[in-house]
Amino acid sequence: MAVMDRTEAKEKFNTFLMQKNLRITSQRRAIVDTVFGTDQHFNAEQLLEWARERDPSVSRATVYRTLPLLTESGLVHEMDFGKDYKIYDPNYADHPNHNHIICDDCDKVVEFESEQLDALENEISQKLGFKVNTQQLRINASCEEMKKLGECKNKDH
Amino acid sequence: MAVMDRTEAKEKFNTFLMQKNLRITSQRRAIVDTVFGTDQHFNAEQLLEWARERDPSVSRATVYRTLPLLTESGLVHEMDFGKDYKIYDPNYADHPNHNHIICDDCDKVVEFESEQLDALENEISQKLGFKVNTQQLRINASCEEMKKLGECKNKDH
DNA sequence: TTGACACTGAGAGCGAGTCTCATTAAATTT
DNA sequence: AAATTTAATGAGACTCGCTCTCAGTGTCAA
Repeated sequence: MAVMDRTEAKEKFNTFLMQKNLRITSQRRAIVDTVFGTDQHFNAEQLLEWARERDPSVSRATVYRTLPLLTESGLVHEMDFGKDYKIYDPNYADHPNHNHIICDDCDKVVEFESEQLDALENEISQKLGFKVNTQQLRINASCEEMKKLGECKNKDH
Repeated sequence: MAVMDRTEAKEKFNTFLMQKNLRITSQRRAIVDTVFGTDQHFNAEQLLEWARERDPSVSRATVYRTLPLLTESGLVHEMDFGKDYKIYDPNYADHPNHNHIICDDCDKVVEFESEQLDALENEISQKLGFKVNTQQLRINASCEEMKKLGECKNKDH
């Protein structure tokens, strides 16, 4: 899976900040380094914790202020699945249209993409008189059964 | 669109309560009458307001306590789209698998069903080693463009 | 009718996220 | 390098949806 170079992502973000006349502060650097130093999904509180390991002066407010900038820049994707499920995805620039399966057994989040699915969504929306802006498919599923059968294909489970 | 008889839904809910050794109180009656007296989606706060029109003694706590019973009974569906978008659907018993298009222009929520979509989701999940429990597709779309072209097929827009 | 106990409302509490404000520090100008 | 401008900061008050607590109430089975 080709992943955008982390340095490249950071540079893009710095460019984004400059274009908007915003400043590159040490706290923002700590946050951005954290975000592009992981492949994993995270939520705001986790990001705060991780960023504080790099720079203990990072405050909750700054994390919450920086997150919208990261999503606005298009480098990070926010997924708001409701209670306990607002998570951020640092791999967005590479995979803008992915969907999520959340495992009810082990809470893991697995991503997938499907052109077929995208096409179908577009087709249905058009028929109903809409033009798709964004879409968000969440599947709650269980891998337990597959595990029992020794058929679970997700190594991480 | 065939809709389950409201009286039938209420009876089913009463049966559900009895099976769980729960009581049919006047406040619950007001809430349930409200829920099955509308076709529309609603959120907790709206339900509180509407139910109080029938019985002003209904409290916020009771609404929040009754809502999980309604969803647990399978008669109402909860959709948690995150901030400002936790809504309940009283038509669930009739259409368990429907998806939602939220219009970015006019905030309307339009439902649709698609066997093709369900099949595709099942197929993909299975390939990834999961068995689908529930799914939730939300499409944010815009009808503005269609409206401009006089092509919007949604009378309500 | 009574007794057991589920249910109630009021309001305190909780947690995620936002806002305020006095202070600090980038970036630009000199 | 100092001065200037103004964005950004942390601390903590605040908001909002929702949950919990608790003493009193109402349902329903016996």
